[in-house]
Amino acid sequence: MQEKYCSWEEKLKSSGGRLTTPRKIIFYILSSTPKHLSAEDIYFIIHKKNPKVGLTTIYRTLDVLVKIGFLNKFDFGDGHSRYELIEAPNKQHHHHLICRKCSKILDYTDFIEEEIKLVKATEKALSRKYKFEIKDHVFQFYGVCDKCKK
Amino acid sequence: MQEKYCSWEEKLKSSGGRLTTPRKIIFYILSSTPKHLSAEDIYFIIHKKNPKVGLTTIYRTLDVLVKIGFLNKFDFGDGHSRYELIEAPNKQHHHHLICRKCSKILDYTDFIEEEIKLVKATEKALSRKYKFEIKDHVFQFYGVCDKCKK
DNA sequence: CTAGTATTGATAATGATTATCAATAACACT
DNA sequence: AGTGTTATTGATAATCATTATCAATACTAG
Ligand SMILES: [Mn+2]
Ligand SMILES: [Mn+2]
Ligand SMILES: [Zn+2]
Ligand SMILES: [Zn+2]
Repeated sequence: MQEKYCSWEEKLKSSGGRLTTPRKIIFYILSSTPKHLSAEDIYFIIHKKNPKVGLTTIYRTLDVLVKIGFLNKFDFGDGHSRYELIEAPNKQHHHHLICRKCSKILDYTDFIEEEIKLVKATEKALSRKYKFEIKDHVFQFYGVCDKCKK
Repeated sequence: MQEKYCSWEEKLKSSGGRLTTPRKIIFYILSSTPKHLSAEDIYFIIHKKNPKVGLTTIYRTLDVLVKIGFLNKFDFGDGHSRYELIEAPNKQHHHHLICRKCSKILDYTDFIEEEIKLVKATEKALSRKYKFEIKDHVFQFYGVCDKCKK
């Protein structure tokens, strides 16, 4: 029952995928930023050094990374899907504060302990009651950031 | 400092809006269902009895209702924004379970007491720490529903 | 090195949501 | 009830993020 931890490269290959140059670049970009990048964000970053990589490939690679469980896909309501690696240096389980005016996104980890307790209990109860197998959750707070309050 | 409760009609008018036939129909449809309707869902429902009402009007009305604070807009990841009245008969503050396979959405109210406590504490702490004025929140659990487990 | 096939990238297509704008309908005021 | 002002409507076209297509390319097992 013990899952073996493995790198995204291993997971990719073990699922029949190939380790290609665009995929390595895209993963590297994702692992080098604390931001929540959109496909287009990544496209512009890549384009400076690797103008050949197309936007389509970026969308496809993001899908792959989400599918093998190394990437989270978020909708913060600004019209672009945004992505963030699940496991990364200096990154732990966290949630988001989103400014409704400027779309700034803030990671926070306050109350994560309490939250995890609540989530565990909720997952257990909901699984039993609704026969729903819960895989993950998204908590987001919306409001107005410091600067946008004027 | 006491907010006066008022109906959506009052709120609409007090903000300079007009109480029109399409708006009344759309509100009525929203208040008569426990489902989470998309603009297109509403369009098809309306179309049977009022074929004149256009899809554009539906999008605009939904925006208005969100803006005056009577309607929640959700993204459950199926490519359509979905809407649910905030105040409605037989409806209380709740969150959602979403099936990743069939997109079924389930309202749940379990642990709402504990959750409200956590939310209150979180809001207070985050407001102080990040100078972020929190207006609302979205909690969602994702997984696989009973039927989709086969 | 080679065969087999997953992946790429240029391009076109899709589809939900928005913008435009002339025609219409609320409504405040007689 | 009638009128003038102006918010709203609805038909239509436009936008724009994301997907589908498909021939060319590049991984990788053997
Ligand atoms: Mn984050
Ligand atoms: Mn609901
Ligand atoms: Zn802001
Ligand atoms: Zn399901």
